[in-house]
Amino acid sequence: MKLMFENKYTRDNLADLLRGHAINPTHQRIEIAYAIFSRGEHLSADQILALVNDRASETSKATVYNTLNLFVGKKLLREVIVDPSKVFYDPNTTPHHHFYNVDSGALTDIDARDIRVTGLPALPQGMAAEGVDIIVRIRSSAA
Amino acid sequence: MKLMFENKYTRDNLADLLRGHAINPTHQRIEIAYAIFSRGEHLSADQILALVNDRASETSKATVYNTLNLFVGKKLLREVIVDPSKVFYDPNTTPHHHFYNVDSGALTDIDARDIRVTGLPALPQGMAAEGVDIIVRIRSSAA
DNA sequence: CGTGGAATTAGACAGTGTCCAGGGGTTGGT
DNA sequence: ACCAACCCCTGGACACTGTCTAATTCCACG
Repeated sequence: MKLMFENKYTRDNLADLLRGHAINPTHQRIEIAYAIFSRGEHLSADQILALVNDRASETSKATVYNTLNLFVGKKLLREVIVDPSKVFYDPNTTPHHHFYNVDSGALTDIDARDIRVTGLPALPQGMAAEGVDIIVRIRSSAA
Repeated sequence: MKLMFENKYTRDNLADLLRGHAINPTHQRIEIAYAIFSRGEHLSADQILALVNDRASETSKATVYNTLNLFVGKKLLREVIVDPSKVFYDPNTTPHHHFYNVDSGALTDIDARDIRVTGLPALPQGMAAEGVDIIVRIRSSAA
């Protein structure tokens, strides 16, 4: 089911997207947004750094980290914490969960629409839930 | 509801516990096991390192990391991955989930007995589930 | 055009975890 | 008693992720 308009993530569209989230759209930020949104995959900071600097642009490590944290704060991206050594950034901000392939590190979405969790205890006094993450760790069943 | 026998985790008992999991009980391993089992809390590697070296014993960082990984492999401990910067080790290996206080970093158990998750899709071909982790991220509701 | 605040940069830095080469200690064989 | 093989432990170097800082560059606005 291909998109009718191939170039959903043009630089212009991305600039609008950033503005819509109260983010000043600079060159670097647009490049970073392009890197992750055009793929729609879960990427780590260093993967994004590599992608952005692949052609030439030359964006510094600090900017990539700053920008990703900015995007997370502005709800443009979500952090996914499944790997002890690095954070993944998820361009899908709709409610969903993840399969995590322990062997390959591959991360796959699980739509949250049909999921129901029952039996959760009440939250501790004075606490509010920020979110519920469900991670199904999987591995090749070929023992 | 205090334990009737105060000293559940004597060095002797711990040595037996380790042997029961096919682990050669050395001094260092027993000290490390004592540190985490006697507290029953979720601790990070550096907290355990500090605890073990508090009195004197002098256990090296490498040994603490090696031992914790060994214990995880032997199902004596479980890794809990909720904080992007460090792994927590959980002496409770029964099925359960976690509240994670985003502000304080505090980790609290949720018994899995009453929890039901429905609507999970089938696993990808040839994959077996290793486990399902549910993390409820909470924060003080005082905005 | 200038000017000021925001954004970016290179590199130093901090923390977590792994690796490696060397040294002990224990066990079993002779 | 000796030796050898083996496992374990150690300190330190190392790799990696992520943050910080001070200096520079960019850009929008007057």
